[in-house]
Amino acid sequence: MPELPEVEITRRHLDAVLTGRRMEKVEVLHARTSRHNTSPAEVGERLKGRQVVAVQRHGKFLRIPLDDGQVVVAHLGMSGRWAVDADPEPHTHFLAELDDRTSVAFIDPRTFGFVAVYDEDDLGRSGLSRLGPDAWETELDAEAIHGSLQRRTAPIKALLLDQTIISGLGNIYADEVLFESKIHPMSPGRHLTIGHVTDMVKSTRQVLAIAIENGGTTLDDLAYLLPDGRAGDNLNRLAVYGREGEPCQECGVPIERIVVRARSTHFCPRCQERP
DNA sequence: AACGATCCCTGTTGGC
DNA sequence: TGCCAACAGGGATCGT
Repeated sequence: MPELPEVEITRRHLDAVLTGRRMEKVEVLHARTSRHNTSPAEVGERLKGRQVVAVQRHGKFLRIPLDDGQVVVAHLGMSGRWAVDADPEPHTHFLAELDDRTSVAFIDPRTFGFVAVYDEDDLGRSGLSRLGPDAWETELDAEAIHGSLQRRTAPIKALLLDQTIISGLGNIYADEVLFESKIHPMSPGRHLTIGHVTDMVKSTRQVLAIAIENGGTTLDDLAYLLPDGRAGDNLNRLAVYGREGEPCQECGVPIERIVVRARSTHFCPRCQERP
């Protein structure tokens, strides 16, 4: 499922295709896709004729400022992907034709994703305003994160998925980060030392860098694809996610799977210290 | 304030 | 073999 690396790769492709281009025609084809603040027809109206200034990313959100001050905010949800000049296919919920005859489509079978448009001074109503520091663009401040975990009793796995603390990690990379930093997913946030958090910050950097280098993670059952249609190649680089019962690459003990906050969680019971 | 549960949705999987 | 319930999960929302 798309997390920060997949969204960053998508951003780079969209930036190359969209920035500087004018949208000649925009269609929103599914009611939920624009559900945040506007009807499908209104999104089409508001975007028609607008020029794209940039394609930015914060956490798993895409932020696309336009020449008239409006901002497109988009999220891939769990099954969303963008495709450039693709043949028509099912679940295409957003379609833009550009002034250079390129077409850009948003395809999202499970409709957890969206493409919304906000006025500049209204962005506070978008999910963007609630996000903590980006796990990739900013150099994460271990002391600050340690501080924000001081009063938290929830398991660190759940806290890593909380986008207001750090933004960009999802279920796959949160497990990978905790494995790399040898922290048990059930550890209460306030039990982590500054040393733990420093390791976690380093591991985050490393896990995300490898994932981006490898074009992101494409799971068998969820066809995340790059905007050029290729599959990501990071699946075999994952140390724990989806590897229940397989030997840990560090110590050989079988990887375990538990459920934390209704999310499957994979870890090595020997390498990752119990809380 | 923080935590955990629930809901949204559909392609795929697994059990009978 | 075929059917159908269970499962997957990011983020918003709600009750405690």
